[in-house]
Amino acid sequence: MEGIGAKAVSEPSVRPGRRRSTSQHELEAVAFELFEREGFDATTVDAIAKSAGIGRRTFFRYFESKNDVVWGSFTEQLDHMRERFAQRPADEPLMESVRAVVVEFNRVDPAEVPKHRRRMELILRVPALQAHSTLRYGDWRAVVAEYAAKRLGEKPAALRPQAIAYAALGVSLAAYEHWLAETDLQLCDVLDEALSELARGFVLG
Amino acid sequence: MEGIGAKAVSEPSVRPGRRRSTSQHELEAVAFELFEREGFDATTVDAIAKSAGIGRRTFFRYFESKNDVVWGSFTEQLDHMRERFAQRPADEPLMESVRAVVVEFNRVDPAEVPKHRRRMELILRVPALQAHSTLRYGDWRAVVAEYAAKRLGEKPAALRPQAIAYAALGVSLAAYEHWLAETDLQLCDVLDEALSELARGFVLG
DNA sequence: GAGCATAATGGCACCGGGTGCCAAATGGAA
DNA sequence: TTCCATTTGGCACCCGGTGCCATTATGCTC
Repeated sequence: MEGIGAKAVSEPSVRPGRRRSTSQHELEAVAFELFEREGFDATTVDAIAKSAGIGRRTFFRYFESKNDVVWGSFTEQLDHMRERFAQRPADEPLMESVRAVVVEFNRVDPAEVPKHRRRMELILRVPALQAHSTLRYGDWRAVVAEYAAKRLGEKPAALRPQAIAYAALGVSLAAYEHWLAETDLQLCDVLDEALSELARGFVLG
Repeated sequence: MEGIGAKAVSEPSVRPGRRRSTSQHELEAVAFELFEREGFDATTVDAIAKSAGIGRRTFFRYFESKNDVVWGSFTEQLDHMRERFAQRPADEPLMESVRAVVVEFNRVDPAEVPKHRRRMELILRVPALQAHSTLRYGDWRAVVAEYAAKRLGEKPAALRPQAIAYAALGVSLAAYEHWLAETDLQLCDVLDEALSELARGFVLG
């Protein structure tokens, strides 16, 4: 087992060597179960490992940290976001493209909404995960900044692309928090509203 | 020693009981020295405590965590920000008030700039501190959201105040990163530019 | 089927941040 | 001097995370 992320696409399905005894997916299920029952902080890695029938040491071969368990396939999904950006028409206003892509990026299968909600409750409300999230969001911002830079003819590291990426992330988080706080709201609607506000500089109605 | 933050203003200067053997300020100085020489991660709390001539256990009575050492008087400064907001004319456009206050909030005595720079380099570049910063920024956002809510006639927890606070924080961080990456830039200028961009929705320019 | 190369496992020892507990040290006041 | 309030710091402990390595499982070759 080399890296920890998703396995490369070109891995032969049959190889010599011992089979992996579990999967990120399975561990995630087991862990969420425990998080639900005991809370994130009160759930030790030992407990997750035991509950999944693996050694604690092995757990850390599937996830870099306990924090990372809740992120599912986030990193891989960022590729989808890049693709969506690539498909936006070049004559569309930049912030409009950002709005559209971010909203679509966060659209989840209705059946998955409850799970998504639990996941995001953890990420946005457990301090340890809240803190850790900053590191994950860095990749998200990089995708947005890269696109913004291309559209503006600037480098991704320049002020405006970075500011746009940071701001888009910020209002998205505000939208998520609002969605979590209320019941009966459509996440995409809230995101759309928040990103629209951003695009108009928070003025007018 | 009750809380860990700044002592309440009304503490009598002479009280019974053993004197405190050091101060947040002194520990900060000692710690920064070590962070500079060895790096943040390589500096253990043990080392800081030893270097300051106190016990490791005592360190945690002055700071909640090793991460908190780098934040100086951030929390107390938030009160100043609140005051600045209170002084803005009510007929000033909201985002203009935010821009003005945030820029002024981040104005530092020229003599303190190098120190501020080192501090922010740590916060923005060391992953552990980057992650932890989210929790500290939460208080910052609350101040902005509170003011925005008042101006908009909404609750602080509502979507728009939160989105504005998150977005203002975001573009400020972008400005900080840009300031750190370049030499010979005035922080306030960069912040002003970033927040102006935000106010106009990142169009024109 | 034996042996070999390959890969994952999981135990162990260790590190470092953080906490609860408590006896000892300090210093003002009666 | 005694008493009380307060801080100190050592100790044991918990937990996340890592380096190391012998063990185990598997496919392939002879």
